[in-house]
Amino acid sequence: MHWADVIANEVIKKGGKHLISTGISPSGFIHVGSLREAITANAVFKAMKDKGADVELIYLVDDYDPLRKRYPFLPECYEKEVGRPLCQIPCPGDHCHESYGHHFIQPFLDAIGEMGIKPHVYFTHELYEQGRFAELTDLVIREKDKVAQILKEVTGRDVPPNFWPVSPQCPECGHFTDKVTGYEYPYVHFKCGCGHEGKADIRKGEAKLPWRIEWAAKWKILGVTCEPFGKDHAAAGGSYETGERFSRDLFGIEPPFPIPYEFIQFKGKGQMHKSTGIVVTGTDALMITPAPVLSFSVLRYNPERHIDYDPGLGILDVVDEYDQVEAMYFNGGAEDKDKDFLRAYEIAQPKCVRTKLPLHVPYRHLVSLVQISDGFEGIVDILKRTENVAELLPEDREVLQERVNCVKHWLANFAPEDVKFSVAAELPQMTLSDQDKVLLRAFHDALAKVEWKGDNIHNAVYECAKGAGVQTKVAFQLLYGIFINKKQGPRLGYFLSTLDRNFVLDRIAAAMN
RNA sequence: GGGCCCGUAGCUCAGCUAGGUUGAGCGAUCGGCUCUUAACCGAUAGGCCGUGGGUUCGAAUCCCACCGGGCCCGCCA
Repeated sequence: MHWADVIANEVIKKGGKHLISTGISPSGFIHVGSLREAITANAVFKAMKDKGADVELIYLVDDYDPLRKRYPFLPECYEKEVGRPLCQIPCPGDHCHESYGHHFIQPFLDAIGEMGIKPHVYFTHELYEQGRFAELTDLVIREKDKVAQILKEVTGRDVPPNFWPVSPQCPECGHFTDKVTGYEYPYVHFKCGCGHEGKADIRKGEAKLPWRIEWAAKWKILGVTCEPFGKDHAAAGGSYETGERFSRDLFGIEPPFPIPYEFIQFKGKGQMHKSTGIVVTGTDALMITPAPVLSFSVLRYNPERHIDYDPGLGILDVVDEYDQVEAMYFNGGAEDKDKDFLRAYEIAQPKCVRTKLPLHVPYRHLVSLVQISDGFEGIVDILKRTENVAELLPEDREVLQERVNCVKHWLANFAPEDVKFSVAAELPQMTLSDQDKVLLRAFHDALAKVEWKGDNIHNAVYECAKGAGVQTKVAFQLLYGIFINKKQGPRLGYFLSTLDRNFVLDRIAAAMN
C-alpha cells in the first residue's frame, strides 16, 4: 500500500472531522524542499478524501514571524527590518506585493496550485489580529511556570530567568521584545530595548507567542489532526515533542498525527542553502519539471527517505520513469511491486486522471526537438511529419506545451553543455581533407535529389560514406561539425529534415569551397 | 550529548512492516532494423545485499555492536 494510504488509514482510525495543516515562515526564496511538505500533506489529504473522510487541507503562512537576519539577497536598508514581522516589512521586489511575506509566499502558492494543491490559506498575523490566539495566550501566561517546566523537561534546558511565554511588539520600533514587566488581561506590559514602555493587547495582535507554543496553539485553535513537518522538528527534545506536551498538559487536546519527512537535497552538493547561492526554488523546479512529474518524483519515496534532487540530467530519467508508469497505468502490465507507483501516479495528477494514455514523446527526443525548431507549432509539425503522431488532442497539446516550456527553461538554466546544440548561423571554421570533400560532393548530390524526409537523408549519409570509402563515424562527425559545430548531435537525418533543403545544400556547398 | 535516515549491479533505487534461490531502470558490452551516432528492438555481462556477532532448519529481511555516508536537535523560527 502506498504510504499516503497507510497514513490516511491511521488518521481516519481516530474518527471525526480532520484537518491537515502545513505551512512555512516566508522569510526568503522558498526552495524545492518545501514543496515536499505541501505535496506530502496534499497526498494524505487526497487519500483521506478517497476513503470518504471529512477532511480539509490548510496552509498557514507564518508572516507574523520576525525577520531573523538580513539575507544576502536583501539590500542594506533591510538591516533595520530585522526583528520586525514579515507581514509589516516592505516588499523587497518592485513593490509587487503588499508585504515581504506575500512577496515570497505568493509565487510558492502559485507553484503548488499548478500541482493541484489548493489548501485554504491562513495568514498567521491575521489570526493574531482577529484575537484568535487571545484565550490561549492568556492561559499560557497564567500558566507560565508550567510552560517553563515543560520546556525544561523536554529540552533539558532551563528557561531564562524572568521568563514570559509571550513577546509583545513595540509600537515605536516595531520589534518584538522579551522585556515583559507584568500582565493583567488583556495587557502585557513591557519595556522595549528601544526605550519605549507600553502595554500590548493580546486580543489585537500586539503580542506573539514563542514558536514552540504557537505551534501547539494553532493545533488547538484550528483543530489540526494531521501535520507533516521536517525532520528538524522531529528530533528528540525538538519542537514536536514540546508541542505534544503543551497539547496534552496545557490545552487538553491530542496532538496531530505527525508525518516527519526528510529533506530534499541538491544532488552532489549537500543541502540547498540560501547562503551558498545554490538555490533551486519551488518555482524553478516547476519551470524545469512538469508539475505531475515533480509531484510523482516526491510521492514515489517514503517521507522518511531523503531525496536527491538532480536538476541536471537526472530530470530526464525522472520524466522517463513517470512516462513509463503512466503507460503501465493505462496499458496494464503492472505487477504487485508496481502498485505503489501507480498510486503515486494517480495522486500526482493536478486535476483528475486522464481517461486514456496521453501522447508520449520521449523526453530526450523533445530536448532535441526544442533545439531544432523555433516554436511550438514547429515541434508539432516535426512530430506529425516524422510519423510519431497523427493528430494532437487538446489535452495532448496541453501536456506537450507544458513539457516544451520545461525543456526550454531546463536548457537555458540547468542542462549540461553536451546536450545543447544550435544550428550554426555560419559555416564553422574547419579544415577538410580531400576525402571529406569527396564525401560532401556525393552527399550534396544525393540530397539534391532525395525526397526530403528524415529516413532518406539518414540513409543517404550511410550510402555516401560507403561510396566515398569513409568510415560512417567520420562522416557523421564531419556533418555535425558543419551544422552544429559539434562532433555529435541529434539523429542526423531527422535533424536535417527539419531544416530547409536549400539551406542544407548551401551549407554543404560552402564547406566544400 | 541526543535523534532520524541511508549503505543491495558502474549509477538511481525496489525488495525489509508478515524471514524461504536478490530484482528493475539507466549506463556498459554485443547484436538487429539495407543504417554505431541522443526516438526503436533484442541479448549479455555485472552483486561475499557495509562489517562482525546473535536468533532460526533457513537472514538482504528480525536483534545487538561496529564502520561508512547524509541530515537534524541541543539558538531562533
